[in-house]
Amino acid sequence: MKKIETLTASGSGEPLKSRRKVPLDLDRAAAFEYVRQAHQEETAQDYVEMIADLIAQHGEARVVDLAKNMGVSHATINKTIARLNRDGLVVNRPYRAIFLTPEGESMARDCKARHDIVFRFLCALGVKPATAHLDAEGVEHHISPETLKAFERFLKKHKC
Amino acid sequence: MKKIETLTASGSGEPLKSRRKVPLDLDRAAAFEYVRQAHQEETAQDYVEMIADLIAQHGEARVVDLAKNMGVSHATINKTIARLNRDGLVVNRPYRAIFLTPEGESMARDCKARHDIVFRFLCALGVKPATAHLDAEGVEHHISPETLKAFERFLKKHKC
DNA sequence: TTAAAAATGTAGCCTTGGCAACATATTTGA
DNA sequence: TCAAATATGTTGCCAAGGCTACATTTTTAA
Ligand SMILES: [Mn+2]
Ligand SMILES: [Mn+2]
Ligand SMILES: [Mn+2]
Ligand SMILES: [Mn+2]
Repeated sequence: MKKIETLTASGSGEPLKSRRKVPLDLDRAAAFEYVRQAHQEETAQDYVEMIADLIAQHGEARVVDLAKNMGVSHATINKTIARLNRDGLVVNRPYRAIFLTPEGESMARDCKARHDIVFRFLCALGVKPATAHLDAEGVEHHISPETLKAFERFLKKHKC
Repeated sequence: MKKIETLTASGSGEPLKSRRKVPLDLDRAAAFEYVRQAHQEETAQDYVEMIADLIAQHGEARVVDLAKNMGVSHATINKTIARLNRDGLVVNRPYRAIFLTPEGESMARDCKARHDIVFRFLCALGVKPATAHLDAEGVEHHISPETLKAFERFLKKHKC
């Protein structure tokens, strides 16, 4: 007998292709999880780096300067600082400047070192400093220790 | 006369340092805005690339396969696909597979080309393929056209 | 044919990180 | 000294992207 096409929510759709055993690309999923993890850590890293920089420049990091330098509103800065405080990276009191905990300082040092390597690597590769500056701010968070070493090797060979 | 320290919300804090004219680092803010923009476009790029890949492999992209390959739940896939649909990158119907619009296909091509260059560049630099695979998935979104050209130059010189 | 399995849809919840608007505190300068 | 300017705090809103739990549809296989 001829089967009448069922009219359901899907309407008159072509049937899905039979799948049987489709190979699961577990590697790919792992890469995306790795990127998501990097993005979770990114804000903290950029902030502690910036706070360390402002302290080096002015002796303290203030909300208004963070807002200007990060390009966001002061409300966003306040919310982020609260998270950094919660996570033990900064200390701050109302209407006072923000400072780093030892853990925050350590993270800032590591991040600045990595950031500098990435920036100088891009420059050594022939990228204009202004472009290298833009790209490094994002790339730095996705560079594994192994790749960072490769960048350093390249810098040693191509030191001007 | 000696001024008694006011007891306000801030408690007894050291006064903030006088700031006068602090130089505004406008460049730095621009870099962070640039990164935020890249992150806004990232999900769409990764998804259309993956959808194109699944279509090339199986003739269609299904929710369950996207979930496995992106490493997220099928609920997340559904929500994201709704956004891609809203933005004109995919077409889909309930309980049916997902396909790319011409715009989605174009984006997928561009992203795959860029992804491949980044991956091969890292490998050429001496990074192990497994690590290059992980790093490329994040780095690709933070590479400007100028830096991409620098990567290609390097690849031409170091083709094995 | 049909029950079970698999896939898909949907609702509600969460965190992050944006914003504007308004409230309060501090600093500055006349 | 004190009013104005500046800085900070807070509230409430939003979108993106995660999740679980449960509902529904489709596909598979007995
Ligand atoms: Mn950064
Ligand atoms: Mn990123
Ligand atoms: Mn990616
Ligand atoms: Mn990719």
